[in-house]
Amino acid sequence: MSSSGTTSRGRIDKRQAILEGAFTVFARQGYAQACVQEIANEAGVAKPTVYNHLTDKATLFKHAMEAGARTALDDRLAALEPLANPAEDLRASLEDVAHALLRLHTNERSCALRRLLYSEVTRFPDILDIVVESGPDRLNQALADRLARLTLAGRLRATDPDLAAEQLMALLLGPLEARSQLGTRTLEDTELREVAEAAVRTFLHAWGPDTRERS
Amino acid sequence: MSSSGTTSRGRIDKRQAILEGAFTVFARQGYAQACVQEIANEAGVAKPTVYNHLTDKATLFKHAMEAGARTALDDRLAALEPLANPAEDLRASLEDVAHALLRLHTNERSCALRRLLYSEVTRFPDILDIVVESGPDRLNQALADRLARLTLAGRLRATDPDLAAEQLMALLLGPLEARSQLGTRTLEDTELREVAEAAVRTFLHAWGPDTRERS
DNA sequence: ATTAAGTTGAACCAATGAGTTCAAATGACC
DNA sequence: GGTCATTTGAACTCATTGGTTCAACTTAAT
Repeated sequence: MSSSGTTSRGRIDKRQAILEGAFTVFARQGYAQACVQEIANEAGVAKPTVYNHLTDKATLFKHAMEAGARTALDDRLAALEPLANPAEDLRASLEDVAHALLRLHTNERSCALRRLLYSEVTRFPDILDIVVESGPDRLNQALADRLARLTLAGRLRATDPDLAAEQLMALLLGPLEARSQLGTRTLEDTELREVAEAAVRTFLHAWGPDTRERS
Repeated sequence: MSSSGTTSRGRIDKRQAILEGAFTVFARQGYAQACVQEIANEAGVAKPTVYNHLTDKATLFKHAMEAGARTALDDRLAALEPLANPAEDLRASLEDVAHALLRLHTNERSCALRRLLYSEVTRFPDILDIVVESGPDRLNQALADRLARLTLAGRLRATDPDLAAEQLMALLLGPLEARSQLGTRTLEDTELREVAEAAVRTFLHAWGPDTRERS
């Protein structure tokens, strides 16, 4: 690995650059309108090199989407981390995590990824397994785990953590679609905060501990 | 207009057929992959006729989208109607309306429309005004109106009907995205019922009248 | 019957873009 | 310095497709 490690160093770098550039161009133009030459330019590489690493425009697309989705998922999972040991103020912790999720969900790359996913899901059914199943599903599951812990600790009365996670995510992300005009308008940070607060408020109304919550 | 009325009868029919066929083909292939010849075939019409009625592929697309979106919105608004004078059992009424909305939201044409919208919104920013603003926005507003009435009648304690409507819609539609695999899997009617019930339950927890609701 | 509007099919043009070929250049490793 | 894998740029092939043209045809109104 030592010798071939340095030898393939250039290779692996080129491949990374190609996938990176491919995602950028696909995000900007859509699958059909994106041309391979432009991807090569974006990656600072010659056209035959692209075909050397990735046989097809189609497989190029799939790998670029897979890479983009993986990093997006990693970011989201990391944002969930603070819920492992929440502060004394549960509401504040939830709001912070919610806000972080909204920030991630509304950034440029996430919106582009979602757009590409929606538009090409019928022509590339296999990216669905990689991206969706390993995307929202895994995120939901991770969130459900956290909520289950919180329930055991007596800080929530969620009877079904999976359902609770699903609905919390819905309350967070649902309002974004309309407000951000399907991701074309960038939302102010204060507006994200607003949505996060409202979602957590409603969530705690329904799933929170059995106190006399006032509106 | 009486004479030209019958004369243009054929014209208007052709135009309708073209828009209809265009939506079908765009839904199946996406904007870029759809070719005008195929649209003409689908509409049972010659290619120059298409260009005779609609100058461009682009304007053809816009008009097809607009028509598709308009009927989709009309259906949804009609489904909201029963909330005007709800039965004695508010929960049941909400669940029925919710279920109807979910059915409309998951049918073939709606999914295709959403897909096309997401994929082409960057290349056709003007369809956004027609479709989005006159889509979810108007639906939200209509729902908020109903909820406001219910609040005045003392059957809800929604302080902000707009927010309540937004969150109810989020609770309804959010879970669909993951469950239907972005609209590629068709959902059983019982699963839709399940989602509707869960959404209404949580909604009433948070916004319902001030009773001792049990889980 | 005549006219006029609209439709049809087929052929045509021009542009675009995927994928390939190849000789020259690069650069790491011995 | 020599060797080998990889990269590069440019030219090339070939299929697709948007949009046009045109002469023949339908159809309804006068």
